[in-house]
Amino acid sequence: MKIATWNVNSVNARLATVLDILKTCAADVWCLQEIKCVDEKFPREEIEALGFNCAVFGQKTYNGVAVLSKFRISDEVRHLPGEPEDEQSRYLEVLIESPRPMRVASVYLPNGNPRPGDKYEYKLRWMDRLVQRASALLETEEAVVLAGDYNCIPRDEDCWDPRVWAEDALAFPATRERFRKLQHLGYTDAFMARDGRMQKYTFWDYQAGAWQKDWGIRIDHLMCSPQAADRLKSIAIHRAARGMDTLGKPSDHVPVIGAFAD
DNA sequence: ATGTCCTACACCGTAGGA
Repeated sequence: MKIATWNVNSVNARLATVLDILKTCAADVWCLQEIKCVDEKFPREEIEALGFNCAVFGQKTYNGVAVLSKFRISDEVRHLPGEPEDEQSRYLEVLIESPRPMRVASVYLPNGNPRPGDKYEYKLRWMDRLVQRASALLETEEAVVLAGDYNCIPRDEDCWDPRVWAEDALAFPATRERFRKLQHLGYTDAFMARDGRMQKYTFWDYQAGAWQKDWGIRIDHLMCSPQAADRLKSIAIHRAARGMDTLGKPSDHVPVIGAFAD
């Protein structure tokens, strides 16, 4: 089965492109981020017509995550535990009832800029909460995939010019340290396990011709529990999606798709 | 790595993300 993550940058502004990619990429599970709409505005009918069940945790204007699945969905968890006053829709975890079930979460980490500041402090707290949740999930010994926009450039090799990003919230040492905590717990970055090449990007800014110049960064990740990593066969970054403009403007992120043994 | 560009919302500009 294939599990994909994609920050769509508004599911409604991008609907024709989203439907086209859902059809052509043939993933069984999609973790979407930045749907930028409340649950009632999610294009449920159009997506269900393609054979997906939808779990949606929306928010007006900002954020919002969803999981689409060809298999039945149960056991939804909205929000990361640990900060009840957090009103931003950034985490949706579900059980995918495939023949060998998988627990899958759509994850949208805060950007964290400007740093230092309140937004960066929120990002670090959010990452700490994610590590806590990831740790608790390990105890179930389930196959778990935490897939999403981590707003973290894990290595200097994952960006065009490390000097440009050194002080940015996406690459600052405290950000990378928390990302590594996930790895030290036992979560595998699917890309690193099956590819690992430098300068393989998942995001190119809309500004300054970043796409044309290949000024990109790798910030969208599938993090796999040991039981999920055992089943990981391959990883693909759908780079061509960044240049697709026939159905409208592309998202600034592209899908990352992992293939797992059934 | 900046040549701002993009989105939503609401009012034709502003806020916010990246």
